[in-house]
Amino acid sequence: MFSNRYIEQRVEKGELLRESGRNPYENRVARDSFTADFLDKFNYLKDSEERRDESQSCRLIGRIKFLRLMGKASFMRIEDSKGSLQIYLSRNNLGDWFNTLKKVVEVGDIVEVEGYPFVTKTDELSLHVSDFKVVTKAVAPLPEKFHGLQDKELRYRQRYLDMIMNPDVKEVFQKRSQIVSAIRHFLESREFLEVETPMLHPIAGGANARPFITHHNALGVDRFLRIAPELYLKRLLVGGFDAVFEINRNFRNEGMDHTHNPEFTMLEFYWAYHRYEDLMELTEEMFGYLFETLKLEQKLQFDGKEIDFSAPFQKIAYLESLVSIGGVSEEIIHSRDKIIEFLDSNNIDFNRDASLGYLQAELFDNFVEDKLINPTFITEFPIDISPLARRSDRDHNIADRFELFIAGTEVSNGFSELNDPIDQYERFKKQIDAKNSGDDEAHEMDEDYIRALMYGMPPAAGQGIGIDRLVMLLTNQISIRDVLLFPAMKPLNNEIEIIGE
RNA sequence: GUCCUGUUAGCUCAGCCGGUAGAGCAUUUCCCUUUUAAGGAAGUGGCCGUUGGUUCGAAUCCAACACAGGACACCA
Repeated sequence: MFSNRYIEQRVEKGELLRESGRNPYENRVARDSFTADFLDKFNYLKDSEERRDESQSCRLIGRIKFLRLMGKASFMRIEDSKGSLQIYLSRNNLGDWFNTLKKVVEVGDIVEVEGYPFVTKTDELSLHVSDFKVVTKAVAPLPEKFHGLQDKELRYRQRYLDMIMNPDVKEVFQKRSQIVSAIRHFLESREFLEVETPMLHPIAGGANARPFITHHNALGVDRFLRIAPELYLKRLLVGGFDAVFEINRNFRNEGMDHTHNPEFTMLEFYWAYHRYEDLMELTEEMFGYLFETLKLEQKLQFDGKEIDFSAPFQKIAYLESLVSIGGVSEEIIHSRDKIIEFLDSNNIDFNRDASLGYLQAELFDNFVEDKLINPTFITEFPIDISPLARRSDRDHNIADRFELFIAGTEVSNGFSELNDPIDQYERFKKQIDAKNSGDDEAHEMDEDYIRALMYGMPPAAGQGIGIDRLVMLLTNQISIRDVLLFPAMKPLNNEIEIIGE
């Protein structure tokens, strides 16, 4: 672990520090300024005659990013959470300690410095150091100072190093935090109650997906990591909460790519005595609030496309979108045989035994979805691809459901909830038939959920929003890994060996 | 799951017409009191992703595997 020669050298320098009576892992620190504030506060010195103010004294802490040692003087650049600052050290001020620190201080170390502001010959506002202390000795060398850390794999596996070398990445995660916070405030202001429901489920329900399986030793039973919180949140409506939401992780045991991570963050919210139309309105308001809070332009660039987030968002019925956006002929979309013929003529793979609704979904996925760039609500979903949604009163073959598409991907899914326990029971049974005929993502029967519905769930609407994808959209990141601090990675060789032992 | 590209020093990258392993930064020693990727002088540093094959000889050619990035397929 410490056998690399660069690391050995640096460990030795830490020892030298210790021998000189200084702790390389100092615990007592005092900071009264941040770099950015220092630069703001003393910027006027650039225009002053003196170009310095020795009556001032500031104490800062930062990590050394650049180091220029000369015979009797030295420049360093230290970086803290708010920015970076050049500091100047000379032997005049520091005496013997200057000679020692030249030997033991390196790029990467965290140091505490005290001094006064001055402007250098090349017009850079800097700190003239009178006191210098190593706070934390870094024994691993940092990557090269000019090119930095480029290797995407290392950046994801060692995100801490990525953050040190590429401070810009921190902005995405700060924005992510602001987005989640704004959503929370928005929902709370509408009297939604934030709740936390189980992650370990006896039955993995609420979505169609393969779950992770784990084992509970004390109970001697297997548990599933949740694929969705939906069924628990709706039990809370039965119990009497009128509006609940949860922002947390879901886990799906499926492939990974630039839009999928095995654990991802979902917002789900459920609203009693409201319909899916109300959700669409609420969604527009939520986006409006988000853009206002984050001070975003209404038109955002994403993946080279311009997206206009101005409300109201466009609304198009599912079947209508197949024709008007997908360009599929009206005569085709209502007939299983004609859709099959059409899909075949376009060389698309699909399940030939699928129902009409599933075949229409094939048309949608292949011809419509990626054309939906500006925020668009697709409504009136086929009932057979909506096992948890309420049937429309107008047409029993469609669901009171919508999905919101932005930039060619689904960002949100919402619907009026099915609260007829007998209808729900029958739909679970259909899913079980699908499961038995090979669909390993089909829904399981959840009898306790049916029991809850039997006590009466108020009419309600519920919605989910994928937070990672939303953050991608709002920060113009094309890969989900760039909005996850620690994206899932395959194990390296030596990790496999450790697990195998 | 499929296809394409990549993997060489701590980092960023050359080398790929097979013939002793290269550069810049970093690091080590020395010089240097206003530098801006500081400068000058001299060094150290490599299982060329792993395993096998072809060859007198492989970083280089071939195969398999591992990991990564990208594209496609499925999902959110």
